[in-house]
Amino acid sequence: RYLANALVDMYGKCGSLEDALAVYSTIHCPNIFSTTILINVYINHCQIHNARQLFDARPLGGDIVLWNIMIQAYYRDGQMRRGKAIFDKCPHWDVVSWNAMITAYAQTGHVLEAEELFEKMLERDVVSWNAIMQVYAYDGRVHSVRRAFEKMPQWDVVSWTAAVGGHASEGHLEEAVFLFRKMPQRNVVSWNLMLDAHAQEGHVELAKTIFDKMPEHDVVSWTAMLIAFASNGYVQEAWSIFKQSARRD
RNA sequence: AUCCGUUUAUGGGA
Repeated sequence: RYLANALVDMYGKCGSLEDALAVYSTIHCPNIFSTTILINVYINHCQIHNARQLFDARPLGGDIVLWNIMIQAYYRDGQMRRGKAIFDKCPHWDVVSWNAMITAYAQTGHVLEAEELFEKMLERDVVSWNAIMQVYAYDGRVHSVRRAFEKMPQWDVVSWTAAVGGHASEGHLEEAVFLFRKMPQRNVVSWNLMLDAHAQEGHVELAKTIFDKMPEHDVVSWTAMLIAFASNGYVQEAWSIFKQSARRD
């Protein structure tokens, strides 16, 4: 069953709802993990209705993860009111429930509500802080981003990247670079961000320098570099990036 | 010792 669960998950993530369902149906006594995974698969295939049916049929006292998933499902589908209703009906909340709700508000532009929730939280984890930084960034409030970043008790690479991004997107490139240099570790996302931040400011050559320096490239790096060249009239260079990226596969 | 599921960061497009 352990293995079957993983299979359902895998098929779901590879985009094959049918295969996921086929495997699920062979599980004789699906446990809470099986159900959770399948609900998630439905949601990722935009089948909220089916997800909801499974949710409603959940075993008694079905755990908080199921609730959290439904919150997320509704807001992603633009049904904030239903999402909030689920949140309000939760038997109890864990930090993920709060974080999910904050993010839901943030991504639908309900900045005030997001902040309120954040203030109400008793136990915040690094994700809560990262999420609220994102809220401020979305709202264009660099100083709030900065304050939150300095106030939070712990940082991970997402926190750092969000802080860099919060500065960069408001045109504070120097500060963004400063933070980027101070990062204890960087991943491809942080590099991509730096690359694009320079490109956005029209510093295409610098962007290329960053591109060359980064330890690995993904499809975002290639696309960002390509667009940077192309939209600034560097036709040759754009073409060259394109060819290189094609060859890479 | 962590170790099956849910929340947060980067580009383009639709």
